Amino acid sequence: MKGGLSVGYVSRRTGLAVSAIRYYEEEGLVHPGRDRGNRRVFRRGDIRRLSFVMIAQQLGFSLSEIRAALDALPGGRDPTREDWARLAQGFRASIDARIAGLASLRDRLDGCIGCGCLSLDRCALYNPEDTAAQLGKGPRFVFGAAP
Amino acid sequence: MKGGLSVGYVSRRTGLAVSAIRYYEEEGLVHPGRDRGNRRVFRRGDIRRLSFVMIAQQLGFSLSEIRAALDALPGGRDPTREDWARLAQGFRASIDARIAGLASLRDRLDGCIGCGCLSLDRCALYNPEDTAAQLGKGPRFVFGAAP
DNA sequence: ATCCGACCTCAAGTATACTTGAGGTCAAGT
DNA sequence: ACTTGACCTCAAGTATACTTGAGGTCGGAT
Repeated sequence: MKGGLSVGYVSRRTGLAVSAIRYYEEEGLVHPGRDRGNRRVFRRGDIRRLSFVMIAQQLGFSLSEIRAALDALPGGRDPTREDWARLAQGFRASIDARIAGLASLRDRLDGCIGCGCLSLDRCALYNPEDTAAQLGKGPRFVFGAAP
Repeated sequence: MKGGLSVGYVSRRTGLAVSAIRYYEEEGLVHPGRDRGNRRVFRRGDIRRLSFVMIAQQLGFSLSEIRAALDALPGGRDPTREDWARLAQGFRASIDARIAGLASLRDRLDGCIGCGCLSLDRCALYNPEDTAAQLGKGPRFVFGAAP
């Protein structure tokens, strides 16, 4: 392929299955062009884009969260370092929030060693609703204020 | 209920839907008893157990990973603080690995601001060898040996 | 005694993130 | 010209993590 990269090549470079790459296109995570024979044509930057998808996903982000982050990158051309910098800035809050949540869980678990988990009404792990019930649905207190 | 907690009570305390709690039992994450009328009977410690499930899940751990962590807790009685301490110790490596992965992604993205992302063979996002080692999963030769 | 609400099971449905398979096209090498 | 391999679409299947619905049981209060 002269002007761009084939789906097979991108698959080999990223380790992603061809079917996965096609699925990511359907989900709006990559936007390859097409050649005269209707075959997908990727840019070099798409490999980095897909690498980012893989890493972020491995770290627990959903495809829609990742798509939201990738919206900082331009669609019509390979991203510059400024484009990636913008993505980094936008995504950084999500990453930091997740790190904080994990650190909080770790500390809570560590705290359980000494906190006397037998006192049920005090234990942070036991009492999520007091701190967090108002923050919305799902397990919430990890992301909110620390008790 | 005299000897224990009903599924409805546990649902209200945790914020989990009754159907979700039943599903978690099916998946081996909780092990309630039954009363004479075949109704589920939970222990007080099960609320903490389910809170842990909710938090860990929100942070990107799968139910099977969480089940593996929960295996450190005893099945036949309410866990003591030593039991939770054992879980904490076993799970801490997973948490730390995930934190490290997130921090690494964040730093890579930050690095992109100055790294000159246009040089593909230098970009950290394009070449995330060492991130992958920690994450361990997946086919991913981007993550493993250099492309 | 009867009624209601909370519980039960089991089957099927939903969303996410893909893979697999059938059936067909296209371009490059022999 | 012909064959091969890489590509295409579209439908259906899989695993995870649940929810929803139908139909039924049980126990405490009236």
